[in-house]
Amino acid sequence: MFNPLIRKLSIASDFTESDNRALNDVIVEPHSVAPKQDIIRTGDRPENVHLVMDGIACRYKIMPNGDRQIVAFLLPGDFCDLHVAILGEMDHGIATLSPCKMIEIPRTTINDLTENYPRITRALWWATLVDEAILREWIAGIGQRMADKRIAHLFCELYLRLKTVGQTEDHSFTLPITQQELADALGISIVHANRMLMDLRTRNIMVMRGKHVKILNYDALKAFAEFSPDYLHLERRSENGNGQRSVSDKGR
Amino acid sequence: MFNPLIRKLSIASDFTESDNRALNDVIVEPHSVAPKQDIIRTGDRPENVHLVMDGIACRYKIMPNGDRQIVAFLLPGDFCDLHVAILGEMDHGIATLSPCKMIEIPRTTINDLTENYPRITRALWWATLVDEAILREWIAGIGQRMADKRIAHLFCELYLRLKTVGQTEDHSFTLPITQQELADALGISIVHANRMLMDLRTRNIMVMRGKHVKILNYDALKAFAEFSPDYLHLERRSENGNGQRSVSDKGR
DNA sequence: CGTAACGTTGAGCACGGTCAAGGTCCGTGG
DNA sequence: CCACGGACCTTGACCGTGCTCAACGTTACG
Repeated sequence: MFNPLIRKLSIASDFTESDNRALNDVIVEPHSVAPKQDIIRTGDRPENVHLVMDGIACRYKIMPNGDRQIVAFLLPGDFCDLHVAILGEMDHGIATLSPCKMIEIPRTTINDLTENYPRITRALWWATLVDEAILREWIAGIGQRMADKRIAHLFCELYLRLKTVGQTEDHSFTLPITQQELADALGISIVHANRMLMDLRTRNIMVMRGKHVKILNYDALKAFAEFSPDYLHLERRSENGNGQRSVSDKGR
Repeated sequence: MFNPLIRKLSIASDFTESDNRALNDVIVEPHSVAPKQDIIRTGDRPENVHLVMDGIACRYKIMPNGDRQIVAFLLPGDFCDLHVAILGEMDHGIATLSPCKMIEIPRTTINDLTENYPRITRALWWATLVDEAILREWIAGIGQRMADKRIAHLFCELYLRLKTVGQTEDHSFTLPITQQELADALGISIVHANRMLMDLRTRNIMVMRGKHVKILNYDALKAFAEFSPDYLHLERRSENGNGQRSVSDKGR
């Protein structure tokens, strides 16, 4: 079976055959979840670890007035709650946006992996750190970017993230979310989200129609969003802390 | 020597004498850093782990137009870069805001701790997960809250975080940051930050004058900010997934 | 083929940004 | 000791991004 998890984690570690076998053993038959279903709610103490295999889910917080802020999109290969056992209660909820295929992994399996497979452990670490880096970038985006650039930036991010798990074709991909959900992720109103999407469409930069996203001019989108993919850490890091930097590169 | 690190981590684990000794050994004589100095810059690959012992630092991102977004405040007991070695390059910078006392811990020491002290390892895990939870709450705040409530919410958070490391007196604390830095953290302009602070002052809720913050009416501040401290995970979690929740508490 | 969810568009307005000026505080040097 | 300068705080006026309300169009699905 095709495995977005292995595909994603391979960025962080060179897996051995034994690693791959261990990871494949984790991937049992996924179960389907309907769209817009809660997987985990605020205050829960989940027993198993949830892994998205197909579809799109999100982390979200509900504000006292009922408004929702989506704080992360969970794509195939993403864990929903790898480490929450340490924290205790969930401080946010997780819900599907589209129909999803999910796998529940017993915590004991995770413990086994982290005790016996150092390369996998390192890759899991890497994944959680990338999640954190994405959170920081979202803060910067919501705090500083205008709404139109915020949208453009998010689509650059989603494009690259989907591409690493093989869910893109050319510069098109399926994104089964509504404009309301997009707005909730970006901290803007649905009306404004719609207008800014129309704008990007009119300027022949990208089109989001229904569930299908087509980036018409990726360079223009990147330039407009002032997008730099560094924070996604998709480049294989060099092993010993002195990679691409030239010695003379003191400034910066 | 008083140790904000131990004080903070004790929330997550019951340390043994041996744990405490190991942690105390880490705390060598800190060195002083002047305010507004970069500790780590974007693109760096830090060798040692940096720990704040006194003063306030921040994580920040610089946008292409020069605007700055502060994505985290680093208080005494907070690590700056516990795990970046796994990621490779820093995707953000870290700088002092006030004069700080910092400790640099060799990565080998961290490795030793995580290999030989399971309770410390768990506590370090807990600390990084709390950092992540704070990032999520900031996204929700910047995305959904009005500027005045955003300020109030941040002060509730800082109050509690400083309290856990013994840096508060009654409802007062020292916060050596400027209004510009506050604005950069909240994603608002300095002018607006100033006006909203005046507002909170006028309403006898809290006062920030220079480096001193005094919460005049904590209940009013909490209510106004709609602040719930859950995301800070300051309560000792119960050991086996079924703590305070009553069995009949199905909803929610 | 009807209905509900989703998308689109317009009008008016408010939160908060920008620009600009003046005030206060504090450290430094004459 | 006082003068100066720089960093920080405060306030006013104006304006723009983006919100709210409201209506209408479109798509999907039972």
